[in-house]
Amino acid sequence: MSETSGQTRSALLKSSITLFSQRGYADVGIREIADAAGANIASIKYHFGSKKDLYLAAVAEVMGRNNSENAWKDLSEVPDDPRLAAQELIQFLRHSLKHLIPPGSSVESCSSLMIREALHPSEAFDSIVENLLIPNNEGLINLLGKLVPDADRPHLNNLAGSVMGQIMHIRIFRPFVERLRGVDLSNPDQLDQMAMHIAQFTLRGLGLKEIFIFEAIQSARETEAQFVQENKS
Amino acid sequence: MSETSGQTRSALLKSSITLFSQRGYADVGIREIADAAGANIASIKYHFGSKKDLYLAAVAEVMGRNNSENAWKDLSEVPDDPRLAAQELIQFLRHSLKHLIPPGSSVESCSSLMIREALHPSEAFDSIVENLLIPNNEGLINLLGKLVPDADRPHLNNLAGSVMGQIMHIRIFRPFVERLRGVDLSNPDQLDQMAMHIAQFTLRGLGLKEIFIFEAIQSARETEAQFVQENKS
DNA sequence: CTGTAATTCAATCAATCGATTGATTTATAG
DNA sequence: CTATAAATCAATCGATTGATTGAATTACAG
Repeated sequence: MSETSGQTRSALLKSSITLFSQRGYADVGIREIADAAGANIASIKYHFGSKKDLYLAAVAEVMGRNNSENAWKDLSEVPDDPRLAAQELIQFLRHSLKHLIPPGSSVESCSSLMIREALHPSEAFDSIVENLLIPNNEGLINLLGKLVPDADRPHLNNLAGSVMGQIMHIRIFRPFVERLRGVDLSNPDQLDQMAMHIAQFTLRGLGLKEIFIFEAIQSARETEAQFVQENKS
Repeated sequence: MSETSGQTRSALLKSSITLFSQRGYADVGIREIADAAGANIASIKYHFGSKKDLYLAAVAEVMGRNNSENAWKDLSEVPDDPRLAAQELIQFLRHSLKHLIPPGSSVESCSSLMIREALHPSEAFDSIVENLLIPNNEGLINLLGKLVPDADRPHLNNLAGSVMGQIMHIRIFRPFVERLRGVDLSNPDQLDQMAMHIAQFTLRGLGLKEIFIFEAIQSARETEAQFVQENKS
């Protein structure tokens, strides 16, 4: 039976996710991974077969189900009402940035591994597209379609790109953004402020009425206020 | 005298820029670089000292002056007239995407090296910030200030982030975007179409009047038509 | 031409890489 | 307990890494 605790296996996955995402495949040795996991070098071959197979398993782990509740908000079901859809968009933006707070978070690992695959695609490329990008892109298009009902598919794709670009820019270039603007992205308030800017910019970019945008943001701020208040109690 | 042709040195720089940007520092060996340059391994030590020093020299080369006329449009001087400033913004967007056409282009190298430094900063981080990011960010803020005169500095920084995010998203995630949307980013027409989408989205995001945006894009299309016509002759 | 500095070359260095072995320890079933 | 399988371990494999040597070659001034 292979029904043991699997401590070593999961520890190797965890340490490899952290190291691979931070420094890339080639820069991380299997001894370093094993040490960080408190395991023996040979355990990598035993549990995964090879360094490459460990990397593929790590990517699959990060891009898997865990992620839809972590790095990206699920947008498969979105209300038809534009007002509610706008709230959903704002929450999506907040959600996408909020998980940046702890350094070395799951979001950071996910984003970093994605970028590294975009820079130099490996065998993991397809699995990222299938399991993460397509579902999220479809969800975002579904959401944007509620806000811009007369937009066709190519235009919705462009709009989704503009939204994702603003998010990923902050996720990826965090060190540059912090240096360039003198902001602290580990500060929840500054992070939320940035999310609300993207919300306003995006709702305007979609071509929505100013009154609609004003009310949406106003409503979102109240929701955040409630959320903060609830967490304080 | 050190006033020789310097063929080997520049060949090493060129090959290392390509290889480092495509596959990262750790994944590229000095033998591979020397072979691609048609040089001996020891020539790296002779001309640069070490592999790391070669990398630093390569980054400095890419981020240098060459770049302001290549990867990024110079925005240090922008007309005050909003109409002209809008044209400048559209040309900036076009310029930022147009150089993506040839695979392995200078823009691709510049973007890739930037991202790798954002993912895992090295000694080259500061030089990128000083020589490339700060000047470009200042230029973009200068330009956006003409279009949104009442915006304060932090807001302009946020707006610049939204613009840069949309550009970098396409630059970085090119393989993902092509797969996800079924587009071909080596096609100049599709690339310009994408630039014009970002232009419209951005001008709307800035909160400008629809008539102003319509005229700006209309005018830009005519400019592009003239440009194409001139190149055909 | 000769002499000197600049440059390139093949060969080799110790260190580290991923992978693998066989022995050992641990867990589980009968 | 014993027996069998699962898991971990220290030790080592050949290959490759970046770095370095000293000889050979080239370029150029006098």
